[in-house]
Amino acid sequence: MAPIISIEEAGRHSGESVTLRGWLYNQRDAGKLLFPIFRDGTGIMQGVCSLKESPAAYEALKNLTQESSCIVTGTVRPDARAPGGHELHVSEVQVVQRIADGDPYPIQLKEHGTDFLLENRHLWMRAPRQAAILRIRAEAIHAARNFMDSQGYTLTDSPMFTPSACEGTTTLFEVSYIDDEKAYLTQSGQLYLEATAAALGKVYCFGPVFRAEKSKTRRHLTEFWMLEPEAAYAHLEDMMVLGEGLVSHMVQSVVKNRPRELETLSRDVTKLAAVVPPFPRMLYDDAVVTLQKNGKAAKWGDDFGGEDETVLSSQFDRPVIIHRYPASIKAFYMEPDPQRPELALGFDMLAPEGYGEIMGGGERVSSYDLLLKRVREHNLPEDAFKWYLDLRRYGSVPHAGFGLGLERTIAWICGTSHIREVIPFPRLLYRIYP
RNA sequence: UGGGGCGUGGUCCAAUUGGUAGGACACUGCACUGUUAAUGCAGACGGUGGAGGUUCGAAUCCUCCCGCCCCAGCCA
Repeated sequence: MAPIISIEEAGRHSGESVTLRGWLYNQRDAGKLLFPIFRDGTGIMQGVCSLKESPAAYEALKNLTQESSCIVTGTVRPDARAPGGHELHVSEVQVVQRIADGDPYPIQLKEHGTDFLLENRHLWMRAPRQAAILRIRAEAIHAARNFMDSQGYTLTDSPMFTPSACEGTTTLFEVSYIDDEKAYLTQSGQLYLEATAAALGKVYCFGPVFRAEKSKTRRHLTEFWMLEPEAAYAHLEDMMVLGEGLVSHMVQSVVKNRPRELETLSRDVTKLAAVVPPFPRMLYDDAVVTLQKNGKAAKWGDDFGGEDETVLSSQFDRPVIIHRYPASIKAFYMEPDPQRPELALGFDMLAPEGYGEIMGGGERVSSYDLLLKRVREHNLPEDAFKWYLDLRRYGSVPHAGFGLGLERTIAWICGTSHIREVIPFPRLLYRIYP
């Protein structure tokens, strides 16, 4: 019995007889010679099968339909003519399920439109490019968790169901919650993290969040994953350092551990290699001046638009951190800068190459009186925020945190033009199938 | 939610100024012992998003509806 191996490790079995379990990705033929290409989830590998040498396998493979599942055994041989450098000389084929002739696999090895691919996302993800993106996603998540753990942060997840808005302003998905009660899907775990930070010191949560905003851009999903650290006694500077450490660790882990996948995506790895700390930093004040110098109609007090972010980030070869925004354009829980109270001690991190904001955070208001004033100013329901205000009544401390948008970060790492490719099943405005 | 664009066989696209809706790919068969989204030949299937209107005649022009894409706003 030949050992069962994955295509990923086929190169280490040169000259040996092995068994692959997977699918027929594509097949070409030249007379009595077949060139089946197999796919097993770890990669694709070309096979060779001749009628003369393996008549039974030849007959099994001949006219086998694309994406039919099969188990094949053969000898791995190096061959410069084969994509990947090795090919499998097939001696035995077991067809697990043959796709019927009249009902072929819908995804061709040709160009397709966006709508068709999204409608067939459950099949589209089998394509090498899509599989590579999902592997990079897994690597980035793995790296992010490792990094946070290595920095002494404890994972304390926030609830998905919440009784009210975290920030009050953005649109929430409303769901019915037992009997007549209403609940909302969380748009951020931050408020709950502030509680767990007071309990455990340095914490983070990592999970999906939901935004019901009608945003139809290449940078938006209605369900996306966010990694949010929060630390007691931490200040703005601590979070900027943590943030650049996290992002660079994610990028460098992908560069180191997923080079083949980046190659599949034709990603310019030299651009990723440059992403090491420290990241450039810029005061909001200076960012406005920079925009004006570049002919943008920015004025102090405005938030930046997508094009503004591209202008700012394109000046650097790594993400840029913009900090100390006007308090008026930031969330109610942002701590004011004691030097200049009109500024918030917050920051955004903008990815290079026009990928926009991937991180936002800062120091939180620690004074009970100020927070209560802010809650009232923003017309937030005081009773729903009672527990949040409690954190300022019972041993309040300076604390800070941020949120990292996972998909935007991965879209940038992968160089994809749209965020929808970097999550297995994207939830978009007007699309929830499959 | 505003602005712009697009809806044609399973897929990707053509169709001059309103005049018989077509090609490629995919699928099936045949040929070929080194193919790289193979190629060549043959075959079968099958379509103008929907409803009205103008016209001798509409994929094409008009109205409404539906769907999708891009941009902006909002945000990560």
